[in-house]
Amino acid sequence: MATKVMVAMSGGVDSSVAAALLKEQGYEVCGATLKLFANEDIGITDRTRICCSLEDVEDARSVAYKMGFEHFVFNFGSHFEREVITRFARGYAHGQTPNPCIDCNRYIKFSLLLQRALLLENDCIATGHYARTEYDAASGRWLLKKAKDTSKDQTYVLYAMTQEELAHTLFPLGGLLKSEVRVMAQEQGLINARKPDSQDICFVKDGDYAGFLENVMEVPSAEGDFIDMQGNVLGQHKGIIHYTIGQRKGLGLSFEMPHYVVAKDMQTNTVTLGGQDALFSTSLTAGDLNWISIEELTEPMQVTAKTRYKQQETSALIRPLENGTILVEFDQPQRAVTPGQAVVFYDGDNVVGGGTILQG
RNA sequence: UGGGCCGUCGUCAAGCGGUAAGACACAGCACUUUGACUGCUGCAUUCAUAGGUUCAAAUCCUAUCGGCCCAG
Repeated sequence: MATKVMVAMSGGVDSSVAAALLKEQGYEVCGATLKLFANEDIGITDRTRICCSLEDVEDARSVAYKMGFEHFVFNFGSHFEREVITRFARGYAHGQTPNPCIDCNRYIKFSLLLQRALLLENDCIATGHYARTEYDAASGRWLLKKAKDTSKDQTYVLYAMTQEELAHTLFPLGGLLKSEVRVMAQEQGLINARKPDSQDICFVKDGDYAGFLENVMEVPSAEGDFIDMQGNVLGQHKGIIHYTIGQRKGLGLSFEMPHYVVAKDMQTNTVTLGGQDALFSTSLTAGDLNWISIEELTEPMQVTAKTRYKQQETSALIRPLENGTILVEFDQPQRAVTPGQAVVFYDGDNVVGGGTILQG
């Protein structure tokens, strides 16, 4: 009997091609599009087109219809609000810089959607992510591996996947190049073949996340002082949530050299500014860890690591600390290590694991 | 009130008679399934104001306004 797979279809090219590929390969495919929020809930009253819009749902449905398989729309709005949007707001309220995409993958796609899929008697789910999975008989563990198209590799946002989730997930695009996917979409005559890649935070309009936090989520954010490394006041900031470590644009202050956000202090409501060289650090601590290629980190391990999505990995030594946190020591100083963001570890193409940065 | 200095883009700042450098800020675009970084492009027909000298002035002269310093 054919394996039943539910494909998470965003309405974009990638997931559409993923579905088409699985169908071709003989899987019994159905599609699912997630309704994650209503426009009114995120402060949009006009017909602005963003992620999860009606058009996206219809794109997905039309692709499914064309390929001849079932298509579901799941309303995960309340979960999305609780697990992703609220987390996002809380993170900023605490001076961190969260990554909502990772939370969405972790708490929605690979948990809630997977559960729903299994409930509907599917064997697994599939997404259009560029990544690969592989069962390693030697260790008895499921591995998450980088995509063939390294320029599109998305393992960074998938590091939180559990063994159970990996065992029930297919990434049909892992062995393809983005350019090949576009061509396949054209050949299949998919309506979204030329649709631009998604970007920016899906639930925030026009990239104005600070406005979203203040106006929709009502995160308090008072004006305060910009200070230099010595504590001298340099000017006024618009509220700490407007800034993240390493940020240069939007400070509105002019100096001989460009200045960057070096630190944020919620207690004093100050934002510390400094030159480029003040941003580098050689170590960080991380918590909320998830391990993939290993069961647990019990002793120091040499890995490569990256602290943001589009970044070249550098070698680092990770070692366990007390209470479930770890210390990451880089060979080369890293720029703008930011609390709240994820640090992901690799061993060649394998994702070793990752966690949330606690301190830079 | 005498004496001296200075007023060039939002900020800092070149220019010193030949037809407005640069940096920072800012904006747009590119990059990007987070926030950032980065890259590219744009950004003073005008040099405090008003006259004058000159073929030609931000650059010289005069006056006015504004700021600074020393002397009182």
